[in-house]
Amino acid sequence: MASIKTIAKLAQTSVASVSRVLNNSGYVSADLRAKVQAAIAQTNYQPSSDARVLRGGKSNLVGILLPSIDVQFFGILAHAMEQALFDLGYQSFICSTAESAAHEARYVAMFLSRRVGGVIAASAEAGAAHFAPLRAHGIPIVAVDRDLHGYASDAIVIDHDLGGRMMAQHLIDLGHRTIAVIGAPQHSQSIQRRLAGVRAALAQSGLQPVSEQVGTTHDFAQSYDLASRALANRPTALIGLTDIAAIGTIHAAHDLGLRIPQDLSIIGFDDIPSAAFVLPRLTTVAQPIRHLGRSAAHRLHRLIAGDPQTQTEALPALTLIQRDTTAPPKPA
Amino acid sequence: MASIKTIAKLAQTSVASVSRVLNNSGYVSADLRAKVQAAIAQTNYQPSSDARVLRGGKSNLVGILLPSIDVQFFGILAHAMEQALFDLGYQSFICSTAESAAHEARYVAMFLSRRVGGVIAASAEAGAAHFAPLRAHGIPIVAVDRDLHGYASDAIVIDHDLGGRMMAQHLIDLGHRTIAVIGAPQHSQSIQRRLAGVRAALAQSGLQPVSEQVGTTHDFAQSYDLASRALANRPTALIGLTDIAAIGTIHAAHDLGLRIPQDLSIIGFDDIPSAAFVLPRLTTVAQPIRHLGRSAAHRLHRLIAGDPQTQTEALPALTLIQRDTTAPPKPA
DNA sequence: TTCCCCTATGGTATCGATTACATATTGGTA
DNA sequence: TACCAATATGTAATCGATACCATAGGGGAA
Repeated sequence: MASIKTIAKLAQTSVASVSRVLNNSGYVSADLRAKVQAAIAQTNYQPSSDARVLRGGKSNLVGILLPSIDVQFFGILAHAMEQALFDLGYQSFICSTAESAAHEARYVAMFLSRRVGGVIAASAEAGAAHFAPLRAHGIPIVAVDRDLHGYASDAIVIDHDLGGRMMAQHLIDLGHRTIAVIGAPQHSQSIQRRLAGVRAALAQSGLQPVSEQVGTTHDFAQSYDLASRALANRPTALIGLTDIAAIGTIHAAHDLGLRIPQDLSIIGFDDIPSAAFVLPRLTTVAQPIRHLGRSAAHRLHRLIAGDPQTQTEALPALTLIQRDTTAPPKPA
Repeated sequence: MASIKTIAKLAQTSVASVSRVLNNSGYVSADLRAKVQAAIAQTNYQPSSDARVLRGGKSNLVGILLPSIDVQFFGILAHAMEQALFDLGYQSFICSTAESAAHEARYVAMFLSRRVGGVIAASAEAGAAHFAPLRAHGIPIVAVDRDLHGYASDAIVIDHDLGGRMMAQHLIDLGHRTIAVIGAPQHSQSIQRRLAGVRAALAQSGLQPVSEQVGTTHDFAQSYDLASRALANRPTALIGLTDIAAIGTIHAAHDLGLRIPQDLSIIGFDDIPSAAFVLPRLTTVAQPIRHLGRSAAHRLHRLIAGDPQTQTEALPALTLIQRDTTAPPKPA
């Protein structure tokens, strides 16, 4: 691969002058500049980031840790972050930890050796010890969709507790009293908090879930199973802690011959694209996924730039989106 | 950040010895090795990849170009590729081109300056000129889900034409004769080929689509619109060139009061997770998405390693998955 | 005893880019 | 005419890690 020397030779000048052309610094005559640019164009030369970083430049690299991007929520989140970061001049390592601590540790080691400027962690892993080395090196960490218990410089998190409350309250307001909850994955902080919110809102009305099924794997199939179990308790309404869980429930209910929403109301959380495109259309609490991603990117950028202004701009509010899966319970 | 010199000083030795410990090369006494390792542990030291690459090592970086990972299909594909590559010792830049040529060119320049060892391109962009510089530098390129017209060293592509045929044939076999087709995005090679396959199969039975709606944006909402238009022609069956298109169609049909599959049969393509979890469950032609990703990763690895063995192992066959959205047309 | 090889360790050039510094050529002004 | 500032270009140190080469002690073979 061509180096700055190659270009210098081609343009019959020194590496210093080539560097000046590359960076638009110092004095370069129009003549020389033209020759250098010609050489660059001719060889498709691109200066090595490695050399630049080594010399003391910023790496413009950031690490993004999340459980896996084949899940809609994280796919959208990752996409939003990557785009925002790219526009800010960064390149991202999007890493799927598969919720394995060993995996996560390997990625962190990689971040260190690649000298990333910062890290965004949206992983669902509960433990955060792997982040200690990053912290020790003063590498800023922004947590998204979860806290990091002291390791993160900042956290972009919606109020999951409130989210849980909103779901429960909507059902309560419709008149439901026999309510079940399902969701996954168990170890996800967000899930736990939403669940806590659900319980709190129910308790406030003197209720508690007639069934609570929290699974380890977060996909349609497991959600279907969880829902089947929960429906055995004959709730009039079911809360899915994620849209995936809620959609799994739609199927379980359908297979049991229950009509939605006449026999069973269902509410989800997230508002992933599929939520509006299942039948019946899913009522859900929408969280601003892309906004979350962009916020995290900008926050990290500010931290990397050393901007002291740490004030958190507010995230858009959670909103209840009423579609076709919730209704008052049918009179007994 | 600590460097090899820091470690050498801490362990009271030379950088050469530290390097020997790091790489398990040459001679190092047990004593010294222990001291060095202690210093490394103490500082959380990780050798700089930049320096290693600069010195002449491999970068172990690969670029992955795709339209966007917030689309299920590409999210899953990207996930499979990233995991496989990570296991092979590579780190991936997953880049969403948003199907913009300018974007793509910027990413390619970045790949060059980062000295990636190879590139996997799954972008839907039709033009491939941006890849010329990569090619010029001898950087291997593997195309996934599309050809790259001479720029790629290899292409991992299923037989989209066959896929199109399978969809059409299934409907023909059921007795349908009035068949519409919708899909997006228009400029995607895969879409074009599937469409060609559909037309070919129909033609073989003396038929042609009663409506053909190909849109630019690939999401549920636009698919809904395309379907609404296509259904105006009163087909008894509709082919969605992707599952997204098919699912959009389910909704459009539903809103028109059509029963599925009694009044309208629908078939999709891809078998994304949502396909099995819509109501009614979508009949579709499944392509081995994750397998595609893993294959591409391994192929690229072999190319980077300079393995001459270029034989392509076969991909799993496309399979028709019959669920609940297709049935014989009702007698007229 | 001498020589050589194995073990152990350190010094230093090198990769590609940036940049401080040195050098050289102008032109304008006192 | 002498001098300084602005312009233009080159030389070399530097970043972190690797690897080649040099140095040196110790043990076995001749």
